[in-house]
Amino acid sequence: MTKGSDRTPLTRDFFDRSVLDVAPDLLGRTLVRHSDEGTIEVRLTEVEAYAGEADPGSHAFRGRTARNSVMFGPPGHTYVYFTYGMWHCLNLVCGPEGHASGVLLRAGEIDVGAGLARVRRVSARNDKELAKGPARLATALDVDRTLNGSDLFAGPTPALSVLHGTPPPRDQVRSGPRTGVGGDGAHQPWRFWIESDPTVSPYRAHVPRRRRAK
DNA sequence: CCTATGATGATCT
DNA sequence: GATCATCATAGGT
Repeated sequence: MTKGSDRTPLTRDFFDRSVLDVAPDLLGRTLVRHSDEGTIEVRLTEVEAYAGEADPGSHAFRGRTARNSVMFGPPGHTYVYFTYGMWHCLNLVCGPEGHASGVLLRAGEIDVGAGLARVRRVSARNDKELAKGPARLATALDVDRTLNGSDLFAGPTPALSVLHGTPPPRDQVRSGPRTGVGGDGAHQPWRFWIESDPTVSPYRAHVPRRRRAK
């Protein structure tokens, strides 16, 4: 093992904890996406925790449905959902099993495979924008619902896996309200990001959309 | 920098 | 029928 370049993957136990512990601990970690097109590695800089059926901001709040069922399953799997008619978002399910919690991966820095990410993210004006936002991150990694429920620890080369990385010092980890979450879950400070990192997405408060006049 | 708005369809009530 | 864990674009400051 080469000193200073530890690529030892996290274990499933890493995810078998409270989502509020796992979420900030994912910052600075490297997510790896293997596909036929190539490999992308993204260093996570911004995440949000969704804390089970008691969390009004969570898709699990109203119980198990076809869409959210993997959140109720074992930790260390993906939860991918489709939203706004166009976009995908990628979450990692945390434990303990049955608690239906997950971490939304909101932003990161592409460290490997930027050329491939640029092809998938044509509208990005610079490399800091390649994965600056949850749907942008999913697009850069070519993540869609076919990857929903993927096991991060399946076999030697899973489609998605998490390597050990270098978590930032605790005083560089910031937290605040979750982006785009309204209602009773709006004020929980369960968004975590690395201070001053240029790949973190801008905060946006939840705004109820007014229907178009008929 | 900022705010406003259309795109687009699955999901849930 | 309303909502939605969003983004790209247009235009103002």
